[in-house]
Amino acid sequence: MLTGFPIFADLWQEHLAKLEEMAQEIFLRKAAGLLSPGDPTQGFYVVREGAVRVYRMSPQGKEITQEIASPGGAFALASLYSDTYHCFAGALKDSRLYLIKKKKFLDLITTDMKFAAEWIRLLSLLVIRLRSRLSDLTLKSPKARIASYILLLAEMQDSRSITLPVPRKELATFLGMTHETFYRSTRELVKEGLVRF
Amino acid sequence: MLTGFPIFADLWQEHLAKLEEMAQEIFLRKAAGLLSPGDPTQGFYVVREGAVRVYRMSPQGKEITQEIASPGGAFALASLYSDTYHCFAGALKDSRLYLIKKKKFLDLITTDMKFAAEWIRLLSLLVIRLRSRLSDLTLKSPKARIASYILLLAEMQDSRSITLPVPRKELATFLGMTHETFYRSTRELVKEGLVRF
DNA sequence: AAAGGAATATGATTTGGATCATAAAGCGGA
DNA sequence: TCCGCTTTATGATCCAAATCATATTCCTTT
Repeated sequence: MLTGFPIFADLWQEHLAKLEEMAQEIFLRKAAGLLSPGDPTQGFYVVREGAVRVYRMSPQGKEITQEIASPGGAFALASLYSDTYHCFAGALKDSRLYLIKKKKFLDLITTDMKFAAEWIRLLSLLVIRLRSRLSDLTLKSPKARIASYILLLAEMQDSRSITLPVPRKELATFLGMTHETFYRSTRELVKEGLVRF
Repeated sequence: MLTGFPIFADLWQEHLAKLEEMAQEIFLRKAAGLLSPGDPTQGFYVVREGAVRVYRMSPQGKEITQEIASPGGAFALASLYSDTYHCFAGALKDSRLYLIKKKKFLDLITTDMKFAAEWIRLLSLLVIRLRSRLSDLTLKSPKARIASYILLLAEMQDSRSITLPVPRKELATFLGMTHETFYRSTRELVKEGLVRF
């Protein structure tokens, strides 16, 4: 369902060190832009502090949030095989990032067997998540999408009480609906006694 | 936008041989089922002849086609890191497939450097395609989705006249709409003189 | 060649969610 | 602390696409 939340954090504790060696540190102020579609790709990013939102925009200005990367999360993973970025990315808070340079990283995966295997695993899981998001989007109602998203978060933070990683408004576009619909649907869930805020 | 059409065909000509060695051949009659959600994963599949449709279904019976694999195409790629399949899969025509067994394949990618690198590339491109499909789904109108899908097909078959890989009805659910909407929208495209059948 | 079923095609009706509008509540900065 | 912007919150209206209903055409099978 979601991309780039704490999930990555678990995956590569042991590989992070290697990445850090080849990383370039980047600081962003809150609300600063980082990427725009068409920019030539330099590599992918890992969030160390703060939060970054990756999103696309239609010509009419409608947005969809592709992912929200919190500390430990990565984004623009697939940029390694594309000449330009396809999305916008901007900081939601003051943030510290690592930029993992394309060339160096490609060297790493063609050199370090174990790392390559881990990377394959990571991409495979990403594909699975994208696929379910895709089907949720057409198969489930907005309300159901919110519900299962909350359940997922609860599972990931393994607790019955969760902390939303971003303002509700952004979540709406991540789940493919307007913020009005999001507020309304959550209210219904509250009415039904399924959640509380 | 699309998954599992001839795209794969280009990618691994040279690796196909290796895969064939570890493949188990499977024959399917038209309309025969192959996978259901919950089935334990055995590995992923490559289509040699025929065509296979991979789809999900909501409890209410609404369907979304995840991919349509033609000869040279593969599906259930990410199954390697999941215990069970998440989708249905069934043959659209009499088909001949290879099943690439999970374990053997994992051995291969942890042994053959070049292959691992190629596999990473392949998964990365898949991620990119899934991402654009995701944003198209919420950002574009049904008509626009059809239009850009046709353009994509034309590009892939590099010709101004294309052959639809499946009955129109199936395409509709791939593009996230009902078949009625699909017929209506294509008619408009025809009226506007943009396409012909 | 006839029959039966699936795909194609369109019209009529309904509806869920988008859009538009407005306001209260929160919150950061001066 | 006060001001102004952003987020949260809801009501009213609208509309595109889903749903429902029927034909017609095209295969496939016997």
